[in-house]
Amino acid sequence: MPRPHPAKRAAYHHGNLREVLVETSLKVIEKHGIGALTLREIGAQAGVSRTAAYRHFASKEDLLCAISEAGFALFRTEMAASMAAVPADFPSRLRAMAVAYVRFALRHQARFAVMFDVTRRPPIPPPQVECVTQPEGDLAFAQLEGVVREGQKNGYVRSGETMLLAQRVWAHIHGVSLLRLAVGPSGELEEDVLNRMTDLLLKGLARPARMPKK
Amino acid sequence: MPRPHPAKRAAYHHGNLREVLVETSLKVIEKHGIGALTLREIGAQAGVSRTAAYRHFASKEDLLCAISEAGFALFRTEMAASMAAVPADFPSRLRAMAVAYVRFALRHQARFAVMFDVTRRPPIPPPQVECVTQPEGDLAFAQLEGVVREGQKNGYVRSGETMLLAQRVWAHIHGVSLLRLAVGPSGELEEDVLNRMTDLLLKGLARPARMPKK
DNA sequence: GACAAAATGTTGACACTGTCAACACTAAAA
DNA sequence: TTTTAGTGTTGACAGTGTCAACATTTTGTC
Repeated sequence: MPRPHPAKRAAYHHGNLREVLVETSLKVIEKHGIGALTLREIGAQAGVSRTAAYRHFASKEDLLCAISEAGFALFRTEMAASMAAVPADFPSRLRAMAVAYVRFALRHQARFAVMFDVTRRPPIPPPQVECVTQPEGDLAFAQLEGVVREGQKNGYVRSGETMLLAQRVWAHIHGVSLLRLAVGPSGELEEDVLNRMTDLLLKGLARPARMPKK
Repeated sequence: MPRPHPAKRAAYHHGNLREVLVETSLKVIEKHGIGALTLREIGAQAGVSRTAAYRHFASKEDLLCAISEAGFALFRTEMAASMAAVPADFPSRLRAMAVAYVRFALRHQARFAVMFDVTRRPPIPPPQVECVTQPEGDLAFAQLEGVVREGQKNGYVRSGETMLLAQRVWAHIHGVSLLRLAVGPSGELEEDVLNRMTDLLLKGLARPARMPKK
């Protein structure tokens, strides 16, 4: 394990090229889009040669997977922080999560684009995604599922079908995010619009209006 | 305007290369994904040389835009047909639209991927999308907005904020579609899951429970 | 019908890409 | 110190989108 002296910075050996390459890639994507992401450009921006990335990633695809993985980690972190900064009742948490989700999509467009890039996915029926992203994506979904489960425990969400309801919530938030990115107005997030949409979602999650239907 | 005899098929002049190129592209995308789409491959599959596409499209990007445009047209057609084959009440139509939407995403993965490909979009704040896709995308959204407006007229949807509610509906359906594609199980559409999710959506769109709040 | 003009398809060439093999340098292990 | 594995560089190659120049066909006009 070559762990150089933390303070020492040789000219030849970079020290932490791997992370630098990821961040550099994100900057390039932010400025010119995923399509313009080039190993040569990444190397140039990082002050390193064009094939240096191959000592840390098996391929360009592998680099993108690493970006995606790190993105999902940050994604979870930001949503968790957003929920922690808010009262513990379900509506507050759900709203916080929705805001954090869409805000993530808008602020970290580069990460978000890589994370949900359909282009890099194999077509037709994917036997299973083999990208390292998968477990991180599952964790993110599990987090969301936990919020829904808590909402059920506290009576804000009708009980049963937790999985279905969680998918419902994710679909809502994710759809809003993508629409903002794809066809929505540019600029900052209009929080009140988002809040009103989330209120609608909340209403849809509530327990049915006391109608046993037995 | 060179319009060759409909029946005659010369060897040199193809006749309707433009449409053939679009369909060929879709086949290639279906088989190998967008990333593998190559002008040379398209030409080969269409039995034509590698640069023939440049007589019909300004660039590869332009070809993709044409695919997207045609995709949105088919998209509208299928949703309209699906709604026409169902009773005219709002819940039925909404459900039909949701099913048609997701089914389109699953059946025409290639088209869908091109239509909502984030990769080809300029990053950060897009001043405005200049792709020809835009008007077609607007039409599709207008169609959806019409359904919501009708739901309002018939009392199934709370009045006011039509735009917001329509975005809400689109976000839901689109989110479901993308999740199916990105992380969902492969295979056919489990219609009852989708229906239950749509019922939740319906409930959220209903008028508030008589609470003037004046 | 003859013929010019426009449309359509082809080939050659170029800069650029991802990737690999061979080499150079540096740090850790012996 | 010497070895060895890790890390970065250069050269090369096939494959890409695109343009310019050329070839062939169709269309429109006298």
